[in-house]
Amino acid sequence: MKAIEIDHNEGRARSGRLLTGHGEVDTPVFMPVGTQGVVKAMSHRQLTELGVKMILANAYHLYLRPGDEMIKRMGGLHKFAGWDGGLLTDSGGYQIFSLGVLREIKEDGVLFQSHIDGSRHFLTPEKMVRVQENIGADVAMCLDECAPYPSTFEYTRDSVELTTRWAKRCLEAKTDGPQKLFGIIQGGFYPELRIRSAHDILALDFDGFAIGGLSVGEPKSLMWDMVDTVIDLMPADKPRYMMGIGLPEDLLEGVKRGIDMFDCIIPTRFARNGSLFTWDGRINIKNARFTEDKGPIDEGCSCPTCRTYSRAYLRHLVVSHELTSFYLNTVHNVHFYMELMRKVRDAVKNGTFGSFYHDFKSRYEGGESDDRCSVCNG
RNA sequence: GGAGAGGUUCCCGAGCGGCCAAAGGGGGCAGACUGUAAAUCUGUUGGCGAAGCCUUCGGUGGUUCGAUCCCACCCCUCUCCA
Repeated sequence: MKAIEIDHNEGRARSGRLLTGHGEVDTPVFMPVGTQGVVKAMSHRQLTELGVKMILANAYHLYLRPGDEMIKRMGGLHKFAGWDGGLLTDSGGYQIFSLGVLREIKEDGVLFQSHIDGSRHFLTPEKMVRVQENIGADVAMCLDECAPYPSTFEYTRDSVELTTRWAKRCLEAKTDGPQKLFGIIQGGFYPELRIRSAHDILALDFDGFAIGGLSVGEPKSLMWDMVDTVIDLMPADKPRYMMGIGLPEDLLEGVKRGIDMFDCIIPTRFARNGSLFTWDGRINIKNARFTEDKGPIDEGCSCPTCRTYSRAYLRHLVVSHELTSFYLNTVHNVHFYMELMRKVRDAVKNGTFGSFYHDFKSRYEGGESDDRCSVCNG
């Protein structure tokens, strides 16, 4: 069964529908990250009301706690968590990167030391496919190695080859079922290796393909060079997923290049850390200049937070370490991302993505976001 | 009235002759965050400046080459006893 239907194209940009076991998801889509089976500070109901159709969870984290077998006995993560929407799980490949000191990469898999209790676990491609099947994700990801930046050519080459061998094993380990499995193109920041990885991974019969190993500390221009290097090699009739990206401007850049799916911790973590998105740029609600700002985070925003609360009050909640600030700020940032993607999809459908892209960027990057302050305080 | 303890940079609190513009918290200010070990992390927090200089550890005197640190007196807190 196909994983995506593409309805419109504008240049490389495209819009359509991702077909999951839990409904169709309009693309390009942004998936908020819910590592532990929950988008931090959110309820599923709130997510749904904000228009979130698909979230990402993490197989490595859920395997450690509460355990994938336990989740399976509870009827799968959808039932266990009460989430009815799309669910994609990352395999733990990113944790190979982010939990570097606690692991050892071998041919067969990765030896991990739990960050929770120090216990040792050997994670293989086959095992992580099984874990994701137990979790019941609509889309599972292959176990891959996300190499750090910078890495030598030799290291990256070996890493790419390992990722390819693992990808084959993942495919073989997959059982029949509705779950879709995506392969991941790696290759660090060597175009030659990106092309080789694309060639090898795209030759395998995955339901969709991801570009991984990006935004690991490299200059932004290098990241887009890598996307440009492989994007035209990717089949048009399968989903293209840019893993772990990104900032609002990154989403536009990705869509422009033909990406269908994104995920990132940015809207949620930034919200918890006081960074809030507006159409005129990002603000840090902790800044002193918002102390008596009676306006909403963003004048044009229709989210529940902006409809009710002032910047001054939201700042007070953050400064006072009130838990509700996590919720209110996350609602706003997730809403911003959902609105952004909705506008992006509409623009692609209408053939106006090009102008939307420029209008957004000039306002978002050029606008002085606290113009409003003088009005509020004046 | 008697006996103790103490007054340190925005706050709490170390320091007890030079390495002290003064540890460590807190608070303040700013920044970071890209398949979440993140309710996290980093920088900064007397003044002017490049080195450096100036003002600062309750007050006033003193000892000393040199005092936040030692001595004398004074002011103010707190505890206990009358």
